[in-house]
Amino acid sequence: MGASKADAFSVEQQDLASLSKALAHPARIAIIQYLMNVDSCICGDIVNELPLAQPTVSQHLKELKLAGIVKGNIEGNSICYCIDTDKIQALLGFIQSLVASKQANPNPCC
Amino acid sequence: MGASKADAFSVEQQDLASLSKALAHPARIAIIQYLMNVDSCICGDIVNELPLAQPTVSQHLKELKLAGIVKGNIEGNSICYCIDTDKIQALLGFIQSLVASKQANPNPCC
DNA sequence: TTTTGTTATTGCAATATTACGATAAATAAA
DNA sequence: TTTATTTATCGTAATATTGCAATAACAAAA
Repeated sequence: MGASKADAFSVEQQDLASLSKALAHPARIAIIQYLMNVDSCICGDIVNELPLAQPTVSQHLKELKLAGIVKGNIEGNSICYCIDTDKIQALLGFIQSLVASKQANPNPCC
Repeated sequence: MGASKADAFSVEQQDLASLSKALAHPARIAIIQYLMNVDSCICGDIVNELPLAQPTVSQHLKELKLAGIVKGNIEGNSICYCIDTDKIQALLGFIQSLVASKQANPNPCC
């Protein structure tokens, strides 16, 4: 045995975990930061920005797309990627409430 | 080949990815939510709350502790766990700036 | 000390992720 | 059509994560 008891948890918990997993690699953080910097959608220059081969970058982009953090549009024979903030709002809300709950109720022992 | 080109990225990118990875499992989300709900530190009732065996929960707690999202204090012969918000602020800031950058600069193509 | 209760660690099997060469798919340009 | 150019997919090797039984470690109670 040893994998995937994820179904034993709520959909919300699984969704938050999936969103976090999409951010859980430095390459994917780097892609997001790049898209934030150029603040207009840029295509496969992402490949040139990262110290990774093209198939690897494509795979990371696929994961970000699947998680709903990034969107892609066909533009001529290249593809224009940009940030999508719809899904990530849930994770933002979770972390905000985490920080807020701690400030409202500082624990007695820690 | 096939693993760990993480060193090729900045420390900031690695830190954000590590924090995200700590949240990237429904069991760890559930642990955090439980600690938020009881808003005072609770020990190993976490094990009773989760559909996982005690060693598995202990391992998840270890990861959360290592990431700095959870703190543990010895209390008699049990251990009192509670949320720590110091480290997670970086991730909160990142996601906030991500959402903000998009609102400030809606991309032309997506 | 012995026993009990609580948490951590070890060892290992099942599975998932990461990375990339090779190659496919698809559009643009010649 | 042929040739570039650009991105996605396949196949596979290396490594990491997940889960738990067994067991260790350690403090409290008897």
